[in-house]
Amino acid sequence: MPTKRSQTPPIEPASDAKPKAAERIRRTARELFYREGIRAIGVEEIVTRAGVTKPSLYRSYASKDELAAEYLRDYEVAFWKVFEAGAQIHPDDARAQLMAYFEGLAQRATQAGYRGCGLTNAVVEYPGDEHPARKVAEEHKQKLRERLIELSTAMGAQDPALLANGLLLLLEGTYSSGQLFGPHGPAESLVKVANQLIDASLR
Amino acid sequence: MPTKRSQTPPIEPASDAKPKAAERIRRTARELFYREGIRAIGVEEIVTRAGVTKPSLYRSYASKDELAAEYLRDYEVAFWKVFEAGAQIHPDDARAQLMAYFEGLAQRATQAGYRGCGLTNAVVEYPGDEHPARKVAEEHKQKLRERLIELSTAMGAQDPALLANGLLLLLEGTYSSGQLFGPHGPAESLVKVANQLIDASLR
DNA sequence: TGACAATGTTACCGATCGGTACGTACGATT
DNA sequence: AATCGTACGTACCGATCGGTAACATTGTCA
Repeated sequence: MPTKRSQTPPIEPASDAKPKAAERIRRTARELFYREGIRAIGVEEIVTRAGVTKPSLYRSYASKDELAAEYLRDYEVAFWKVFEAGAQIHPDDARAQLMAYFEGLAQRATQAGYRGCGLTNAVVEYPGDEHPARKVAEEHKQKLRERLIELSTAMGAQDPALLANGLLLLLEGTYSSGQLFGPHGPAESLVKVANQLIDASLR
Repeated sequence: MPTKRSQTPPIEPASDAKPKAAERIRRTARELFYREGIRAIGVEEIVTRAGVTKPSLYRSYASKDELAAEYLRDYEVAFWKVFEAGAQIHPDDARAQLMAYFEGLAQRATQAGYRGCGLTNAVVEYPGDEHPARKVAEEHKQKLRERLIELSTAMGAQDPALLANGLLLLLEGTYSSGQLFGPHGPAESLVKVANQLIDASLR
């Protein structure tokens, strides 16, 4: 549905500046979807908590499924920001960059109430591949895998694809384990284990 | 072949022998809950597919939540059967026993349509800790962790708890990755990576 | 000021959710 | 024959699901 626009562009460089209600819905949905799960949260609760009403939601988002997909797109943006944050501090050290993310993740994943990766969770909630949210998640994980291969190559791994696979298993395992076990779950050991694996991969 | 059906079952210990309808419900629920997720399946669909009616379900199970918990208890029994199957073939080799499970898992997790671990999925579906299904899952994961520590000790790991944590991360990562990636996901590398990790843990 | 489009609100839709009151078919006991 | 316990089905409940039609309000321009 293309909407007419470009009539009020003086401030806000982003041409499609979201109206207030849509943005509140977006933020509320993001928090509730992540914390409680997508299926567990009805649109009624979203709009109530956002202080708006349902038609406001459906004017900005075609359906709940699309809102969920949008939530995951936002989630992905936030993910990459955190993931690549280490590149600023360690510009030429792929290993240090990766471990910076791992250290932060290990801390988060051993906090009470940790809910894992929103993208992974969405795939668990929607097994059929027809759901728009699932596509966002699957494409993201492919990108993540490719990025890990890049980093593994930069680290000098003998078999970068193999190391990337191993790191990915540890990552996803941390997301799950963080939810399954309490504050003293196996995610505590993520950094040590990852270092062992990287050492072994370098020979 | 007798013309008339025989009378009350002489075998089957009296205590609480399940009637026919309850067992069909149980099996149907197990398949649907695992394949589609618990929240995605309504009781109506379960009883329809099982060829029974709702009151039959509620006579044997207090609620859908309880049926879900029962499904996970069955799932756990099946899990341990597979997990400990390697002990028959390799009675005195903890490493070989564990790797036998890992090899089978890696194969399953790289099949199209793989759905991961039913227990882990249930925790993702029910973040709040009040749900009976979640308790079953959490207790199971604790047992699994303890078992992995036992096996790590038997393998002669320098730090058995650390190795167990690493193996658990790989396991959970395989469950997730099997769903996230297709047939050529990182679960393909599970065996190699696990071997690297075990080697490193033995020093 | 007046016109217009964008946004917000009230009230409602059919479908489905988990769950249940109540009647019935049937074999065993007396 | 009368009765009882068991197992099952018919028909329905209120609540909630995702989604929408119709109307009121607002801000921004001419």
